[in-house]
Amino acid sequence: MSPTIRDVAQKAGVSVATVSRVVNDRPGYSAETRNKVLRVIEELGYQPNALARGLVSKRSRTVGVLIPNISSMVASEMLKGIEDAAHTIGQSVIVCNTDNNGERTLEYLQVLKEKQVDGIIVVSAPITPLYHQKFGEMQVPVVLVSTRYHDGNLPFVKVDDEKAAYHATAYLIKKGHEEIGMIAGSKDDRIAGIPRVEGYRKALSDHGIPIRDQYITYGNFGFQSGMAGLERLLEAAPEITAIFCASDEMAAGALSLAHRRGIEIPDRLSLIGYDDSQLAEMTIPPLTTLRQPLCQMGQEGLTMLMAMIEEGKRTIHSKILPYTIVERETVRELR
Amino acid sequence: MSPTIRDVAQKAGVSVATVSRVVNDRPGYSAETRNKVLRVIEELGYQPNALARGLVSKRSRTVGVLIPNISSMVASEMLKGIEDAAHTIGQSVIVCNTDNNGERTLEYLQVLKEKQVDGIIVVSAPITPLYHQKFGEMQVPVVLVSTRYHDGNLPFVKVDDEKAAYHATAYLIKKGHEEIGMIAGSKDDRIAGIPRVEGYRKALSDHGIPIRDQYITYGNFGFQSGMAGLERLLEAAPEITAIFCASDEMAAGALSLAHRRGIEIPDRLSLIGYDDSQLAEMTIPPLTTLRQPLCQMGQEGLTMLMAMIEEGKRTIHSKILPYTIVERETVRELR
DNA sequence: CTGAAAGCGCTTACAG
DNA sequence: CTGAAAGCGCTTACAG
Repeated sequence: MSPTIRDVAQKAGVSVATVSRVVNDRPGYSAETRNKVLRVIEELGYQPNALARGLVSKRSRTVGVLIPNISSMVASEMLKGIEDAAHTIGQSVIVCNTDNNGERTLEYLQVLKEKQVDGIIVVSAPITPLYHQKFGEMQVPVVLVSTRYHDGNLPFVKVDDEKAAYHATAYLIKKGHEEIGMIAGSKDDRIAGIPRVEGYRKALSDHGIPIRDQYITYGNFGFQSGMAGLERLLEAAPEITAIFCASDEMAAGALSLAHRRGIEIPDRLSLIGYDDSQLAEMTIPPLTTLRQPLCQMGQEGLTMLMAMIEEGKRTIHSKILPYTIVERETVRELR
Repeated sequence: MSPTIRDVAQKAGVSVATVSRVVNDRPGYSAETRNKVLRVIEELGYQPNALARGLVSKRSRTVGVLIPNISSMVASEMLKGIEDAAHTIGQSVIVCNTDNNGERTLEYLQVLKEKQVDGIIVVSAPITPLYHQKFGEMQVPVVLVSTRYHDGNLPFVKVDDEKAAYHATAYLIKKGHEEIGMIAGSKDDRIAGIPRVEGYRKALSDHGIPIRDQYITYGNFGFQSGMAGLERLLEAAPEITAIFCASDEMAAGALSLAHRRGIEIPDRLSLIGYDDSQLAEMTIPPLTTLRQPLCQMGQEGLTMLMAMIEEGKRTIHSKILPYTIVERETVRELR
């Protein structure tokens, strides 16, 4: 058996209370006592039992993160940011891959509650009223990363998708493009779907460019849907000279289809992506894209969560993070 | 405050022991009692405190996984497999992103010990004797996924890298290639570096093809190193007609460089990758590659770990999983 | 079938 | 500066 606090107390000839004090850096012992205790801890290789600690202190030093797909390139980057920030302040993270499945999410919520997590982060998943209600019942701080809740108040950190999409589209316009298509995300996605389309539309109309429905096609952010998207666009609007893709993966799909069709990028068609995931620099040619600070979003999310935990606040100010455009080689200047 | 077992006992008019029994499905109560208790649990929304449970039962129902980089495409796939298997049997997973940093790894090991994890999985990281020693001290089952320990006995699940590399190389030979280069992984990596080179060499010599040192170049499994690798190979051995890349990412890098140099793939140069990560189907052209069952490796790893935990075994048989070749479009048949 | 009691390994008033 | 004691929320013999 591993040594317990009693073992070190006995061997050091002090009470368990004293050992607890030095372990937790609370005042109440002489330098001499401290050294003696520390020495014994060292000798015995004592490590406090976090379960016991958590049981009495009501702090498990663990947070839960709900994430639709751990192996998604963009989500995993955010998870990394969360884990990194958590580690530096001594919190552990339990990952929950929800697959965007409601039932599964609810199961995880229950587990996290039972495990007494100090807080929960949910990454880029739509929040339903039911989840929101559960959060309330659980009495646990929650922060949203790369998503938000429209029907109530839940702190979030994300970029402003509409503005970002506006910016990406305006960039294309600035490069001289006017026939600009869009391969959008899911049509009913209120987080990363609709707002990006809105931004695209607004950019066009602000620059006096007519909006044509046949210039917009919808995918699901994945590679295949990017291929299919370009295929439809080529059919419906061959005059297009540039496309704004709502994710790098879809842009990569478009790139592949373009290659297959012998369409040269960026010579005959310009493409701008969204995310700046690892993929962006691996495509041929390397993808110009709108960068979200993925890792930082995760870090900030965890920081906000800790603030809520420590200050006992039920809510806190949300954070909008800045995007940038990373210029690589898929956008051509039109003259 | 959330209701405790006492609250439900009181309200149901039974003892806490009885409540505990029905919650844990242990024998020792009438159907009537059971229903009453269940009803109260429902009413109160009682959820057992896992910390308290773990403290007495010595089972936290949590495992720790050490992983060099959560956002790596190959590692995250294995993590997903682990998480998935864990979820189905009611275990939680704490992720620890080690960055392949020794100090950080040791810190995590301590945290996991304190959190009383039931077991630990380490994913694709080299195991040092120091780690091995710590594992022993911790008295916790450990299984290795996509790595192994050469200086002692630690159960692992992986594919046979040497055989896999042999197979990939032999595939190229079967397609008529004889001038075959290799972009290898890290030169001193005893897991995914050296064995794959060995397999490559053996395949050549078994087929009567001379091994030339200038046909082999080393990278670090990453995209950039794949580009650099091809660049060196082109310089040192322009006569090469095919290359075996020790990772898909390096293959993607090679693809990019080839494109930049105007070298057509597979017409002038064939390429085979290793992993079959998500990337493989996104490259241009789609990458022929040696597939590791990444997700399954994670699942099996967790299954093995649970077997060790439940049977109290300190060790268990390792598992070698089968690879396959996924034929896409980067290898040309030479005639 | 059921309950009283001990105990898991800690922290935290309280008292001195 | 230090210790005895209660208590966190459970499970598990033990006794009936």
